[in-house]
Amino acid sequence: MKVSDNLEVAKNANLQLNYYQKEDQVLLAVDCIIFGFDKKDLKILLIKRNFEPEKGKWSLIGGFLKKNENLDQAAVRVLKTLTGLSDIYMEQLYTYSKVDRDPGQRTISVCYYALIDVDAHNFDGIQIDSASWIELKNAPELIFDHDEMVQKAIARLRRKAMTNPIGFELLPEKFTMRQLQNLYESILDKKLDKRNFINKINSLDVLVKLDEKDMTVSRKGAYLYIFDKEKYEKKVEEDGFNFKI
Amino acid sequence: MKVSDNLEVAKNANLQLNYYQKEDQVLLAVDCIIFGFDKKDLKILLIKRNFEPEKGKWSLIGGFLKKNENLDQAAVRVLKTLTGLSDIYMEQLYTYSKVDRDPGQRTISVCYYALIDVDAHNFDGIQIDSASWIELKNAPELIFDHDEMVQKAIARLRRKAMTNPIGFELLPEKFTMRQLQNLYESILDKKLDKRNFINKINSLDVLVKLDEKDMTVSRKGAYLYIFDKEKYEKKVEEDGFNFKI
DNA sequence: TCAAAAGTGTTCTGTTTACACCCATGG
DNA sequence: CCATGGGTGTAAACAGAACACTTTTGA
Repeated sequence: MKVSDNLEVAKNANLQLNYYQKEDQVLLAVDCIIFGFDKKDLKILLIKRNFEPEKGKWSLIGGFLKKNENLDQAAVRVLKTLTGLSDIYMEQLYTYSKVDRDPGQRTISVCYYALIDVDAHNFDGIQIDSASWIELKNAPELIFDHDEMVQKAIARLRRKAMTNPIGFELLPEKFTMRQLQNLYESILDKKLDKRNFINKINSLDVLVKLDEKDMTVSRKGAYLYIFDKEKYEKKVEEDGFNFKI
Repeated sequence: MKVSDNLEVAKNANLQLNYYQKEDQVLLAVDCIIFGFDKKDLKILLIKRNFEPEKGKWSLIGGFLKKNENLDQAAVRVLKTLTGLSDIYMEQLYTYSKVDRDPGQRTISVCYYALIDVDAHNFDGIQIDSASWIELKNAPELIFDHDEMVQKAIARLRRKAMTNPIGFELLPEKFTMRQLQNLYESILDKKLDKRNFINKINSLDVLVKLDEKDMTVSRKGAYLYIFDKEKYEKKVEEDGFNFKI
């Protein structure tokens, strides 16, 4: 690697602070895939456009990054503004940048996904009409590259839920083993063996079985469990424990 | 979810194409973590700033997104411009957006990582001085949030190399089992058992053993192998094969 | 009394780990 | 002839998959 003085000058210029002024600026959007789990089905929150163009088409919720906030904050703000929800699990997914992805203007979209316990949150205060929870299996075609985003989010959720206890974000605080299994069956889109699943979960040793039953589904009733986050974190910290379903 | 007419109006405005004009625009940088494997060591390509501010500090290579290209193209262009390399495995990693991450100007950075076979590429034509391959273990502190980027890239490389045949991107076309094992030991930063490793690799059945030996390391010589990409892709396609080390 | 969901263990199979010696060759 | 790295197999432990019956209780 040889020193080349003229290239050196160019490179220096490229890294001078005021050089940035000459560069193109772009709009940065934030789009959110909001997953919810409702008893048996994995759903996503979509809005229906009732104006042109793309009138009648479905879309993810989104907004634009502001100068004084970072992307995580923008994603939280978008979610809060449009649904009233806060304190929700969110994770950055991927950044989409096809030149013509948005016909209106060159827009780059940083995509996030969120996990919500549908039951635990009061959607009376929802800030947006024409928003609906749609079963993932029945999801309509979405505008722009939003379908691609959803596909990637599903893949990420699948992988992540198998190796991290993020699934509990989609469940009520207290849940039955059957609900947990239903959740994983929805996420993975396949049936699991009841006994193997329960044995597996119990072997992880991060749930607390309560002296309380959910009587709403069966006559016998099913014991409720809670996820013991402290215990989980302690195990990770102390023993390098790996959550793995 | 109730219809609320005034909110409806606000939302419509938010989605009108010309509304975008009112939104803040930002600079989008692309930074690249370039991994190379050199016989036994995993390295990254860094440049040393020899001007203020942060003079003498090390940095990733980077550039800015232009209006007429997408991020993948920008990453390829940055790599090509600064190193002369093309046709390199690259993957988008994460987007960094702390408000003050770059003291010069509000800049969002979309981070990519690249995998290079150091030997196979001629670095005489490298377009940048003060660039060096640095062993990962000895890597210096980097500017801005570049250390965080590198940490995330390593984690991604580890995970991905265990479940996808991307490791071969870091090796010459023909390689010995020992080289492959050295590579994985570098990536995972731990020793592996020789027999178990070879048995595992052979059970995957995606390598072709050549009638050719590498005589440069031992007196006996070691057989060379190549990765059979077509066979791998066929197995994935037809049998849902999972590469898993 | 029966329908519907809850709860519970064992066997089998495949995968992962641990482990040690001979081979080929150039110097 | 010996130092150096190359090449090979088996047994034990563990994890994952397959599989069916009994319990509870409200209607």
